[in-house]
Amino acid sequence: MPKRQAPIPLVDLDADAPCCPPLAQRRVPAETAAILAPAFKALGDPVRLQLMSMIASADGGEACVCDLTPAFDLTGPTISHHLKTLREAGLVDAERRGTWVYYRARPQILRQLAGLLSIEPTAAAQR
Amino acid sequence: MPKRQAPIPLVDLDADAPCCPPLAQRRVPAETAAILAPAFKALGDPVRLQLMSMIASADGGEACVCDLTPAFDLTGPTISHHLKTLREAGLVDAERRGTWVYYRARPQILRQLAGLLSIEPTAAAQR
DNA sequence: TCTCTGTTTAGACATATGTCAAGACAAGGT
DNA sequence: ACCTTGTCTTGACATATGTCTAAACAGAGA
Repeated sequence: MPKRQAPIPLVDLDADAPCCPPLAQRRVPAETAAILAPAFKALGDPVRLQLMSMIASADGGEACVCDLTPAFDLTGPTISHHLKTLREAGLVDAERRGTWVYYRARPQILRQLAGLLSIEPTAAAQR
Repeated sequence: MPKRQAPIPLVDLDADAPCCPPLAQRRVPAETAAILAPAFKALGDPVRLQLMSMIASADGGEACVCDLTPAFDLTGPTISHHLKTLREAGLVDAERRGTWVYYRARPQILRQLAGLLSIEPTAAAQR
């Protein structure tokens, strides 16, 4: 099978620069939407949004699962499941060091999502 | 799981100023997460992300359903359902003018979501 | 090696979600 | 009035999601 396609990702989640112009500036192509929507979806749960925030705002840039779990009224497996979702969406990285597992935010993709939503005052125009 | 409705929004989606500090700056409180997560969730579907973009980037700031529907390989009811989701998340407004219904983006909430995801270069710090 | 603690995986279950076909509603034109 | 066209609602369905318990896995210490 010739899988010669996708030599260059349509959206590079690791790029430092915004991947694409703001959503309000030009129509997001289907391919880009297919790649970025899962990231928004991952943030679309209150628990995960808080987890993301706790990780991203943590001292030293990383948070231990042992600090995250007790912050919620949920079981360990449930928190683990949410963390996996964030991982699979490319929003965080996990690393085990000894007994504990540490999660760390990936600022690049956050920047890209923020860029997509950004509205330049000029374009926001009317109202 | 209780799907509680908020009687009075703790976050004013109409405010022009960002509702809250960036997610990476301080931990998002549960109440804020409960209100903003649905907006991210609404953007978490590729079709809705494209719809949002088409509406927000449309000439004149608004888009007719009649222009949106044919852009997808989906039935009218399905597009209508997605638009309703965007409406309920506070991302767009709808207005009927004669035969056609026009959708318009709400830049305030987009700004707030972008602000929440924003990363100041200083805070992104260590990596 | 055994055990203890921290984390993830595997199932199971109820609910939510995305989609469609069929029908209802809205506005204009005949 | 009637029909036509555009949009939304309803009801149905398969699949996805959030949560749990039970079990597996990973290290650290005894």
